[in-house]
Amino acid sequence: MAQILDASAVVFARSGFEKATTIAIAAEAGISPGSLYQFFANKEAIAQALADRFVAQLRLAHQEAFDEARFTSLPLDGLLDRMVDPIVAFNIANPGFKALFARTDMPAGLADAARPVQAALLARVEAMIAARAPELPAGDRTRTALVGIQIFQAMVPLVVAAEGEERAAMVRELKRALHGYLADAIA
Amino acid sequence: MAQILDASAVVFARSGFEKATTIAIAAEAGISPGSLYQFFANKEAIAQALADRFVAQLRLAHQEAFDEARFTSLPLDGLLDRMVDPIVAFNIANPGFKALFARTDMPAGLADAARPVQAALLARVEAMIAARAPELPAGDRTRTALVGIQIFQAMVPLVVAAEGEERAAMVRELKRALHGYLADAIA
Amino acid sequence: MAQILDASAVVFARSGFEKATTIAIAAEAGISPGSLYQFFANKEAIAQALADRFVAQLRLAHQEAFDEARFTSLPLDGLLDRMVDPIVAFNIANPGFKALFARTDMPAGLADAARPVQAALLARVEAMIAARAPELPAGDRTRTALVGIQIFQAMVPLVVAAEGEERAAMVRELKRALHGYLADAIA
Amino acid sequence: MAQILDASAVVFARSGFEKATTIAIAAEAGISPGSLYQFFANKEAIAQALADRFVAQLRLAHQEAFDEARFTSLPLDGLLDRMVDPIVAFNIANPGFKALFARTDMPAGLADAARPVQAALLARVEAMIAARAPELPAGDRTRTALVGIQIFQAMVPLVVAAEGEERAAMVRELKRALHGYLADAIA
DNA sequence: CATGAATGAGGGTTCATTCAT
DNA sequence: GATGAATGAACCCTCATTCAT
Repeated sequence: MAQILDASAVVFARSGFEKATTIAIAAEAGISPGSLYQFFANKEAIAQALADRFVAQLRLAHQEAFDEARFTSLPLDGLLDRMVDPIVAFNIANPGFKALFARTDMPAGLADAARPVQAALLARVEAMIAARAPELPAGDRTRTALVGIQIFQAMVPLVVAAEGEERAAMVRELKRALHGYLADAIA
Repeated sequence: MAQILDASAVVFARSGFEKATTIAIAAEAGISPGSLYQFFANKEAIAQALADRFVAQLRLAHQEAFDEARFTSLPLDGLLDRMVDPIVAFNIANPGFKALFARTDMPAGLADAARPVQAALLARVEAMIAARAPELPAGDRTRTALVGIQIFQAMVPLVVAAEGEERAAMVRELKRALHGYLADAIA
Repeated sequence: MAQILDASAVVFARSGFEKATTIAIAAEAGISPGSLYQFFANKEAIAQALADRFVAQLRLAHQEAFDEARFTSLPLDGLLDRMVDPIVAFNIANPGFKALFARTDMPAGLADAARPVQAALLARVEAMIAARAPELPAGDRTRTALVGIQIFQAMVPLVVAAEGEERAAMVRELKRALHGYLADAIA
Repeated sequence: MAQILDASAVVFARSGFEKATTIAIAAEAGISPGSLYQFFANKEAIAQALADRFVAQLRLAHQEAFDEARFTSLPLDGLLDRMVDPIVAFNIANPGFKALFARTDMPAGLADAARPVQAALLARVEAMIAARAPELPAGDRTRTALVGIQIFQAMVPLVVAAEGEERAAMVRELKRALHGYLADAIA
């Protein structure tokens, strides 16, 4: 039920995964606690499903950015714009996303849920790097992608927490950080 | 009681802040749960005190790196070595540190505890930036320091999780990321 | 609805009365949980109705055995064969029966449901005893019938659990036990 | 804690194992639900411990009866008196005992707890049979012991439920049943 | 001052039952 | 009449915190 996932996103955003209670999610969704379990086996499964939905939504929102045709035709700056802006926008629009994924310690139940998201992102970034630096060994390519994603994830809370002009400035810094790192790593 | 803080660091490292139980901390410290509360008002206060101790320890370990005399005399590479290496070493030596601080979602109690650490670090990095780019407006300087620290924190789990040569490679990437960002931001 | 009772017998046999869920019964019956309550007021009522049906089926299966004309014309051995064999066969054919009746601790709802079965059996056994030992006071007769039934019920799980030759041996022991008791009690 | 086991015996006797709630046990014991778990891992463990205590108590109460020297020196009647009376007395004094052991369908958690009791009883009865009928094959001996115990267990509720003279009558019938079965089976 | 058993609110989850469709 | 999602009380269990000893 989309309404439950919406509610869980709100509650996860507000309280984090472990502090979020099924009662709070149910209340936010306007249903009873028992009803949660008609759709999801347990709290973990809710997070899983929410993660899956995020993956799908993100794939859509991110589609154009990852038009592979542009991986080499665009200057790095332009490419970063296309990659970063939609994910930043997605994070701002979906506060629950960060609560589930932008964390360094994954509770058992979440680690499984988060893996697909991270794997999807990783694959895209790796593809991009491969296109621009074909001679880079696979190990280095993966590591570079991993580091790039990590930098990105780390910046998300700073961007989301900021507002107005400060947020725009943070996005600029984020791009600058990625540009600085990738220009050096890929060159 | 240092012994309690040692124990809490171990348990936080093992279980994370929210999953850590006061009973586990007491057991690890070899005392009774009740005794915990003779020294600390609650679980949060333990994290606070542990944070404070980390700040002090880190200050020592980091002392030399922040010998301000070298802020301008050293090339950026050398400066980064002096700043990054001790903190990386500190993180590897103190797994509890990362459990408390390298997280993007701070439970209420931890946010307060983490602030002093971050403030201390921020001050140092700001001072370094000020020395190397005196003309940078204060707002930009703070933001640049914040971003640099954030990148650093994000990389810590990657570095700590890796081992041997892969860890060394991760440290190189971390420095490359910081170098790329700061060279651009400060110049 | 016979189909519901069939399903409940299966589920009671599989899970026992208290662990059986109405959803499982409905699923087994191929209907929705709600439909259960169009035919039965509650879970207890299902057990009641199943019990009633068991009584009726048992009466049929047991008919010939209780041909009263033979109560006195047959030796005790032959009579026991006629009484025991069909009930044993019935228990083997209807695993749900034992789940409801062969238990020493009756939950409130089941006690009521079981009473008719026991009453029907009791009446028959009492009649048999009365025929063979007319001079036995009514109180003793009832008690003797009760004990005989209890012995029988206690043996059912042993018989049903056994297989092949061991089951046949258990049936022999059951008859031996009943014979030993009744020969003494009635004589 | 003996007080918890006492309370659990009371509650198990009143409600049976599955209907018994930890809250009820705690209330009966005059403690809080949480305290239960300082001594027992879960509801099952309480039943286990209660079972173990019953085994120990029963062993004591039953000691003299199973003085092996008397297995052959006594007439069957006298032997049955010595075996049956203490267990009947024990069952009357400990209503919780029957709630845990005198049942034909054992929930997973209880089966493990009940096994030792049944095994202990079985061993004793087998030893008795072996003493009186040494030529009986081992398989028959076990089966005979099993059936004897089953008859006994089945009668316990009848005996316990009865009162005064009726209870005495029930005990007589129980012994008569055992005597009838064993005299025949052993001879 | 240390202890550790006791607390009890609150967590996730189940399931007999209801009722709008 | 049939449905099956919705209900919500009640279950078992956890754990930060307290307090009599």
